[in-house]
Amino acid sequence: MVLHSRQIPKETIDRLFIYFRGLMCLKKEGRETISSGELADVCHVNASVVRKDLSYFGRLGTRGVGYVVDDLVKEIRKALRFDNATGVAVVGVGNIGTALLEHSTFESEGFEIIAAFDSNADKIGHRIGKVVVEDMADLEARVKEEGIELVILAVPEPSAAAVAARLGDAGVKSILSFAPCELTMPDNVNVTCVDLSVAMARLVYHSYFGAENGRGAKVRSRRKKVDAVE
Amino acid sequence: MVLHSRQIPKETIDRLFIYFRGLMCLKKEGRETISSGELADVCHVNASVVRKDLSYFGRLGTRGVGYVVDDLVKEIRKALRFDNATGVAVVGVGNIGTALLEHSTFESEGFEIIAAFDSNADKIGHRIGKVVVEDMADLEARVKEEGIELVILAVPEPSAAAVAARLGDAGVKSILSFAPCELTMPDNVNVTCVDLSVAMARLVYHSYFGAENGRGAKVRSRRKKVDAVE
DNA sequence: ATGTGTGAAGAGCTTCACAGCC
DNA sequence: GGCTGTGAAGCTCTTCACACAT
Repeated sequence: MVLHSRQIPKETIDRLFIYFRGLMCLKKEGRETISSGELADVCHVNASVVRKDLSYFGRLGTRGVGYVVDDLVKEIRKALRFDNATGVAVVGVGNIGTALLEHSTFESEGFEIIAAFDSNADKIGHRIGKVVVEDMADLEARVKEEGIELVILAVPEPSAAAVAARLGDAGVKSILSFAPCELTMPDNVNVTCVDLSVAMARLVYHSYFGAENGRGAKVRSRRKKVDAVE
Repeated sequence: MVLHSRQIPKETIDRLFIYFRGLMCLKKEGRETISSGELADVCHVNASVVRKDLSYFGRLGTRGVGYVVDDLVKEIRKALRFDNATGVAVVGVGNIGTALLEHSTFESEGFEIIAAFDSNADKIGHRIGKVVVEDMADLEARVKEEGIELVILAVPEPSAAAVAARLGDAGVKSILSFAPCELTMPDNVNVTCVDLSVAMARLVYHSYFGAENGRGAKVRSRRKKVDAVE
């Protein structure tokens, strides 16, 4: 693998979103500027981490003063590629799907659930949260129509692989899956699995040492490269 | 911070569990031995990573042959501190809690849900999955009685902090929280939040580069140290 | 022959420390 | 004085390559 699209640490990308969330909070409280130290406190990281992370995206602050909250929010949106709120579809309206539709806090965080699908006739047509559940049969058509690129997959495990394949064909670029199984997808689709077991295993391990240690890894991404030399 | 309890990378701990899951699968299929290369394939990592990870725990394999599946499983259980299946309680039996109780795949992965709590009288006393929902009022008493150390917190955000505090007082060591908020806990309690927004933000970012990049970080742990020099 | 175990090299991320600007 | 921006040092994890055991 060559062509490092940029030299920005993966960890920085993750934290960027944490900063984003913190800033949105502060903005609501009326804060207009903030120092790296304060933002660091809010996000539970080091001040130097904040400064280094932000520096990858240019000269964003003012020495002696700090960062203008609004400007920073704008820059982070740009960096994370969600200038416009990202439209998300929830596929599978079981317990998890319903929970997401009902108490989603995504709106305040740059994501908007714009559609939901299920194959159960009892659910189709009913409104949950802000959307009306649509027929899974229309999945491909609607995904293309709305230009949906990110999907939360919350169908029962047995159907997960098949549905994922359909999503891939329909042009979806990213899938956040709750199915506890490997989804083999073409290279142009990114899959991330919500993996509670890994998170729990780590908690158990660390509670033995009394110390909080983990950097916060709990999602499991599909890795392509397997012992390749290249 | 001094006193590194051991010199085992945090990432190794995470992968150890992935190996564990892969091995349980292979075991079911009747495999008795496996090479680092095969295990690496199953778990989507490099063969050298597997060998290095396992080497932290001693001379586990046989040169020229590979690893004995059963032995490896035993060793990993020991390393991860779950020789005995870890008992877990689900607190909050809403949509998410219900989903966990119903289709939990945890049993096959070393975790067992042994109790569930809710404050809703309509739910108390009803059986979901393998447990009967108990009254939240009995939380502390039951946690102590069963010696529960790991809890999945799935109550609505407004009550999350209060419930977390109660759990901490009751002696729970680790909390996996679905509440999208900071839980300020004493140092002896580990908290990890399931944070879908971070995972989605990363997916969006990476789908712009076409490449799958993330190592798989999706959970957000509380960090204690904040710009401390020490 | 085959596949593990491991020191050493390499890559990536974090921390430090301070120059530079307000 | 206060706070950012950033090279350099430090640290941690990964990759490499090969000795060694079976």
